[in-house]
Amino acid sequence: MVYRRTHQVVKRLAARRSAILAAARETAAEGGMSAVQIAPVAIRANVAAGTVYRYFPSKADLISELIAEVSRDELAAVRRAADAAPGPSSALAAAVSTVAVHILSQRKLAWGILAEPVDVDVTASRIASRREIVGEIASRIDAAVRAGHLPAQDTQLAATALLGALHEALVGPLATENPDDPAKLRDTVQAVTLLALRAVGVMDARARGLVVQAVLPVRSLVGA
Amino acid sequence: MVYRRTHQVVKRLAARRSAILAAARETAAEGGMSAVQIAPVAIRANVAAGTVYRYFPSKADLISELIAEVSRDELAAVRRAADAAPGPSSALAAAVSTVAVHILSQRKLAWGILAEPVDVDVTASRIASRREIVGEIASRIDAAVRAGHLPAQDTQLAATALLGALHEALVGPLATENPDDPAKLRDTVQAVTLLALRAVGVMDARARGLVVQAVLPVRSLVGA
DNA sequence: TTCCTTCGTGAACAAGTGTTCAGTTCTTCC
DNA sequence: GGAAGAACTGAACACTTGTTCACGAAGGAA
Repeated sequence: MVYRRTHQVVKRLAARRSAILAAARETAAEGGMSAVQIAPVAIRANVAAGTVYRYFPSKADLISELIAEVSRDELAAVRRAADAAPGPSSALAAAVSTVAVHILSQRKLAWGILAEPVDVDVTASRIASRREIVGEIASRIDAAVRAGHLPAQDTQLAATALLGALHEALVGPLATENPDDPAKLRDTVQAVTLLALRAVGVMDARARGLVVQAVLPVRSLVGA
Repeated sequence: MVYRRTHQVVKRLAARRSAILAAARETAAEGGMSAVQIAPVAIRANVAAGTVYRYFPSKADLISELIAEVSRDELAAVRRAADAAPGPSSALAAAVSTVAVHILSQRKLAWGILAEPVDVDVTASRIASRREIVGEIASRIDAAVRAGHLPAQDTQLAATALLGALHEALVGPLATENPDDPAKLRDTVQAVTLLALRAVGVMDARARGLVVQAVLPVRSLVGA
């Protein structure tokens, strides 16, 4: 009479759900959000189109969850990098350069998550995604301000501007095409980090020092 | 036998073309790019849907031209403001604050031109649009660098980052909702201009002075 | 084994919009 | 005034994709 999911089934269902999300993520990383259509994602996940709807009510939900997932990873990476820094200014530098590195190493995904046209409405999760990262950066700026390293300012606005600057400079249509050269990548990350630090009021000389320190630990990531 | 367009007809045709473009622009300003659909635009321009196709080969062409037009106006305004400034640093400040004011006073249009999802491919004209504004800002940064007011840097990258910062901070989904208060608007323009100037290396104290000067002449525009 | 429930399938459906085109109206020229 | 060409109309078409659903397969209880 009563049908209960056995442990094995529960596991299989969870695995399938993850597979669909993973397929969506891979698809987005390769072809941007526009490539994330139900049919291709289903094929990639080895299920039928209809099956996707057993796990996600709609495409919007699927993409929203994808955005949330990527955002979570991103936030964790930024926190990790910033927390490992010796002081508030270094933490800010680390946070910014981490974002920069991540954007650069997964351009299409980043563009898709943040700004690429999608046919369904994912505004809410995009806003949430931004809010998380912006909030994190804002609190790092705040800490630096409180430590007396930066002038008082609207940290929320500043963090938003920083994110926009990183984004446009690194994945925007005007960003240099595919600089595969690791050294070139590092230079770019350093350049935008320097701009960001100066923007919030770090003096030029000090900013240069912070940038070099901040970029060192993430160098390896650039290759990834 | 030979049918030749009389002067009057030529004029009428040109007027109609302009009317369609104007209708598209108004529609975009009110409802964003997503609202720019053939049928509504045609109605607004007092023509039939089919007529639009006598003037523009496709929706993509219509929107591309719209983007180009707005971009032209924007560039002219920036040039005017910058050229009227007394020195290279003031010119840069004027250029940046002009862009900021324009974005703020026509948010939906700005968002639509630069970044809003569109169902047709307008990447090319968007890139061109960005390139114009970025180029202008980059040359102003260049001038300031040459004058010894700023440290040497990748001016193209810096200008791109500045545009992204302005954009995200002013029209991005996280931008404060409709600050109708003119004083608030002015403060926001000043804040982002300050961030931008510092980002390229203007010292904090000097930047604050430049910002105040630059925002004065455009105050009236904020109300518009 | 048998019956019931859940899961999976994929072809068909639905809906929104850009685009076309046969017919109509207007303009030019003899 | 009338013939010929251009411009205009708007309803029908086309095409893309997200979504549904009737049917079959698989899993769990008895």
